[in-house]
Amino acid sequence: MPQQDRVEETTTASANPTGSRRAADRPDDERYDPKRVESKWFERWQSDSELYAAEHHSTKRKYYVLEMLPYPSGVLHMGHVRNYSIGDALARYMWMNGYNVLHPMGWDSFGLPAENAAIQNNTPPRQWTLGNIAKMKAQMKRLGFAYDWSREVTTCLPDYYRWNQWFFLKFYEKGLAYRKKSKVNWCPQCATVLANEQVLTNGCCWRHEDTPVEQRALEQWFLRITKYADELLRDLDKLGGWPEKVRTMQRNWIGRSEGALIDFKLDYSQPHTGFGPAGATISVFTTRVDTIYGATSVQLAPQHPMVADLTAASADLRAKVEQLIAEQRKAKEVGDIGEIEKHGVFTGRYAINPFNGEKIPIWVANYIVMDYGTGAIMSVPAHDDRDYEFAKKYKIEIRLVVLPISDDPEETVTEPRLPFVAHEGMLINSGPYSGLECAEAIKTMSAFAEQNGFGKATVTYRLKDWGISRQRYWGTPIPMLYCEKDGIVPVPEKDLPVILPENVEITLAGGSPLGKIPEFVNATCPKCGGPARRETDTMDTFVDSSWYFYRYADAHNDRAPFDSKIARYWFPIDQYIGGVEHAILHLIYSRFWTKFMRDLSLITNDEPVERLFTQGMVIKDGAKMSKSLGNIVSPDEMVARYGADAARLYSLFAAPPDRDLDWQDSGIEGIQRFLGRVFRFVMRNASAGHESVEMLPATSLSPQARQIQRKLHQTIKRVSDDFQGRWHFNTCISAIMELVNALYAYEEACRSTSDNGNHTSAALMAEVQRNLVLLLAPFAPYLAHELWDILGEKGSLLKAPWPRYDAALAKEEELEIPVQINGKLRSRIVVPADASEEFVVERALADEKIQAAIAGKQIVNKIYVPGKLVNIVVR
RNA sequence: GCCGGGAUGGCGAAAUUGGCAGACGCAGCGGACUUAAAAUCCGCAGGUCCGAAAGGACUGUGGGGGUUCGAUUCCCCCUCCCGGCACCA
Repeated sequence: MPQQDRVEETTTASANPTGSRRAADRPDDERYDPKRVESKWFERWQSDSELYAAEHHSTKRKYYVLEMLPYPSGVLHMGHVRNYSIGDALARYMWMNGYNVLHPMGWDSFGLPAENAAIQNNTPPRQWTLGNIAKMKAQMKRLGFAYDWSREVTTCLPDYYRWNQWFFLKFYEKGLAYRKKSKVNWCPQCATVLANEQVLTNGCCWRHEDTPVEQRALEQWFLRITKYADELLRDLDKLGGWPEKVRTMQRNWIGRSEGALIDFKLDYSQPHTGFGPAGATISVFTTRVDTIYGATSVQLAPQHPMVADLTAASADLRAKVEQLIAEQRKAKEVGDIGEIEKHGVFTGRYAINPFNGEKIPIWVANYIVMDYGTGAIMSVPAHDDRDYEFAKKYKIEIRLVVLPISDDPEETVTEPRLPFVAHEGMLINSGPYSGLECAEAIKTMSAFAEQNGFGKATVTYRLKDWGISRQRYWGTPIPMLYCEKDGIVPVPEKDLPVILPENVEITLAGGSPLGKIPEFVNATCPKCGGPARRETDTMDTFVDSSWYFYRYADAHNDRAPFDSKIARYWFPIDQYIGGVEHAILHLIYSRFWTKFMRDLSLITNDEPVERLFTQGMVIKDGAKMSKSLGNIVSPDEMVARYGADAARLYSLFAAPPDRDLDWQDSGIEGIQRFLGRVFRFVMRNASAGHESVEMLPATSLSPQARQIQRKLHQTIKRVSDDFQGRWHFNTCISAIMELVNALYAYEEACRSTSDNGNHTSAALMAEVQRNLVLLLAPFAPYLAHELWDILGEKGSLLKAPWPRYDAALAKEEELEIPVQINGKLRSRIVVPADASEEFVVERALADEKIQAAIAGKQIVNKIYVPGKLVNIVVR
């Protein structure tokens, strides 16, 4: 019942103007209204397009900070906000530290969603994409991100993608782009080919996680990334500024493996049909050629080209092989090829071990994959887990050829537990190689194979050449022509760009939409002048993002992708920031592209990115934000409710930037409270003392004022250190919060004593406020600019010098030293900061509590860590 | 299986070189202001136990062991969670 009364009272009270008049009477308590402040500054920043422009000719040190460019889906999500808040804070910090900062933004704007939207809404992809860009750009500006928009890159516009085409021609010229009919990954949903990198480990499409990828044979364009495989691997060691995690992922992806190719001749000594040409061989890849005397079968992948010949005689065999293929495909779909039951079938044929002339059976097995090595192995059951399992099942001979080496010759193991897979061992039963150690045997035996023409040492990679053809519309046209007379002919450089036509009917069926436009397809051969057919596939969108950051350096160049001199100034990128989901695809392609450009002498850097930072995801209620879970937090809504500063500051404060951030609305409310506290403090004290912002002599300050000065300098140090070294923005912000808390306590203290109005304190107040605003500037630019104005500062806050701390002023005069007995805290003593060890230990021992605790015990040791603690060891 | 990263109050987290565990914030509780509410300001707060209180004792950083005067931090073993790679020959 009382509650009901209260409701009525509330309603009547809200109509009563008395309360609001009273609030207005007290400007001290003016409420912080982010909407008012932010819209004021938003307007000012809008009208100055040069505000965040990087300098073209500068004597300052350069700093290139880059956030991964977004796909223009139409709306920013919180992950973007977090990513860009980190980059923006860094850019602003570096400006304040006197650098010439390049901080650009652009749009990765080709891709399938635009085509899907076209089908669903009957909107042309270009219109849909450019409309989305406009929306997202407005969101970014509202969030106050300091981008140099004069360098904006939009990858779907001809002034950008013509250089994709130009690069393609260069690749072709250097023999690094080639056309090949090959089995490719085909997603029936996307109706296009996918790169290996776009197929998930469960064999499904990266965009349609439930749709298994099919294999189709198509003519495709490939870029020879494998030419750089070794360098891409080796140079990972140079990337000290990259997360170990990303380097490891790339290492795994490249998957370098040293071994040998060995040719096994087919055995023709028995009757046969369909056994291939006389003298045919099966080439196997092995990392353990030293175990070849233990090989007791050859195993082929079911898709191996020789399988057809080997099984030609028997319909039954062919059916079994089909079964093995089906098993393998199914296992890939399920995602655990390592777990399937091993099956195989004996072909009835034999191969000859070139080392000992022995005839060994040829099998086809479902655990051999065609896309690694040669798709054929020599099976050594005694020294390989998988071969062992298989041999046990099918009763194939298991022959021991390596023994473990023991330090103690008495303890030589002659019957190791099988399979014995360690590389540290000594060969037995291996003809002339018996007695050698594995590593040496590998060298000797590879060399022997090479000398005798049946093998060689080699290296294989998991990394495959990059298939870039896509049978889609919304991408860069591949600048190639097919002439009946001259074959494949590149479009001459002067004819670039090959413009992507508009007004195209888009469906997901029936191959490339470009193929249906005669004006596009029909062209003239530049060599013979006869009719030619234009390539109708477009490029993978990862081409667009492989080099876009070079374009920022010289975004309007219409004679080259960019000027080499300018690129030399800005590259490598000092700091790149983005999601870890791009650790392999985008970042390995970008590294590849950089190495190619270096070989074209366009640039001099070997690597595009000096330091990489992968920020954590933004999650809600412990799960990734998604429409289906209904846990999406909208940046627009957050900005409307709490302001851009609060949204940005919270995304930096709630967790260290490399960890996942669990979004909590109550958390951002706390940040809003904090910003209000800062605002009100400055509103109350802004007029405190403009007369002096000089460093004050410590001696003229009251003890409370001196304490504030000390706290200020400690805070400057902490924020600078955490920003510079560790990138822990959360602790930067909590340090600023502590300073503000101390300022509130100081105000309180001034009110109760007569310190208020004291001249020196007033000057200190001005100094403190000025520095507080500077510290806040990289994180909460709107409020910081407003307060900078209120403090009467005239110069630009954007490039105002970052505050320096004075170590002498930051130093404590007295220290509270914990005193432990046997490592347990027993008391605390206060001593002068410069007290000697003798003094501190003496005072510790004199302490009442310590006296009581050590009474009757013998002191064994006294440990003093200067400025930190005293530990007294007693027995 | 291999590789990388994690595990700290009710929650997000902090502790930078082996030295006071829990800064800062959220949620909570108490107080001030207010007719009332909101807003704001001040204060309390890891857990258990003793005490009216002041205060004190014990315990505590996923689990077990070790090194050390002293371990969230270093070493060994184990559990669980997240991410990557994987019949890779």
